[in-house]
Amino acid sequence: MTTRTHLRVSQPLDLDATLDGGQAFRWRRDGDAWVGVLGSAIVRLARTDGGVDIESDVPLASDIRGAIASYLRLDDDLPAIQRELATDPHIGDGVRAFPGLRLLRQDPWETLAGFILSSTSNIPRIARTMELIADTLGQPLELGDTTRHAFPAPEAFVRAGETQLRDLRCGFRAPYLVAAARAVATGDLALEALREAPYAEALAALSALPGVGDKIADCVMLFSLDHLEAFPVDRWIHRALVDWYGVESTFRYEALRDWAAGRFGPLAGYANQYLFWHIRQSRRPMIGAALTKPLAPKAGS
DNA sequence: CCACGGCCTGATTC
DNA sequence: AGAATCAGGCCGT
Repeated sequence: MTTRTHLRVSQPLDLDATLDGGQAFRWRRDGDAWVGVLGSAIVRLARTDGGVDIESDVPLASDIRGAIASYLRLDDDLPAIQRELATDPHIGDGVRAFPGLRLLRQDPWETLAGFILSSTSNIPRIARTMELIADTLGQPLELGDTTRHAFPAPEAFVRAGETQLRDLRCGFRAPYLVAAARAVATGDLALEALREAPYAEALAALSALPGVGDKIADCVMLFSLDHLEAFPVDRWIHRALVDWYGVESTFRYEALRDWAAGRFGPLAGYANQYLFWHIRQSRRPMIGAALTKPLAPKAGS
């Protein structure tokens, strides 16, 4: 089955920057469109003048439009956010370079798993590993002649266990994924509840997991749990803060978090994303399009 | 509390 | 070519 529909969008929206910017790892370019998986729906999105054309394998009655509007955070008034943040010159540069760059509201479990995998890695490799995991453990989905797989539930990670996840190229992150999956599956970690929880509480709950520190917790909170005040500091952001703002390079994570909160306020997460894109673009011609060569499991197990 | 080495692995650099 | 080095961190000492 193929559903075709259209979502009207009056907000600024740059699908390339938003879907291929390192927030999400499973979008693939297909001609002018992007193909990805939301829950158990495979979706193909193409920008039009008035909005987004949508193709999906699920019925319209499943409110696929609503799901995509939520995913793209079209409920955020981006022009107002940009006006507020762009009083800062470097954020202003980022906003002018990528006026349609939005934050996403992703599935918390997939986001947590993705950023556990991000540790000492890079975007193309994270994307390939996520895909290999989904292809191996997730439910198959079809849209036209495209086959993708749903991102597997925590229970599937628990069943797979550390050994199989190592075979799936997760490396030293494999036991971290199993522990996180177990915490979610048993209910010890109620991810959805962290949406409403105060930032500090959500941070404590996430960073209690092995393999999840301040940076990964901030990514999960920002990209999936509506905590727009989260300001993940990775190497790139650190570079921007030191080079452009004169922040002492010896500042520790906690000090950088406080600095960002003071400088950018409750929308620091949006500022973070514009800074991230801006500094990466200024240091490199292009962010690598996710997925070059497909990855295979280890032989012999 | 801080500094430092080690960790899987694939790509890039030397 | 084969060996170091580096990549969107985190953990233990």
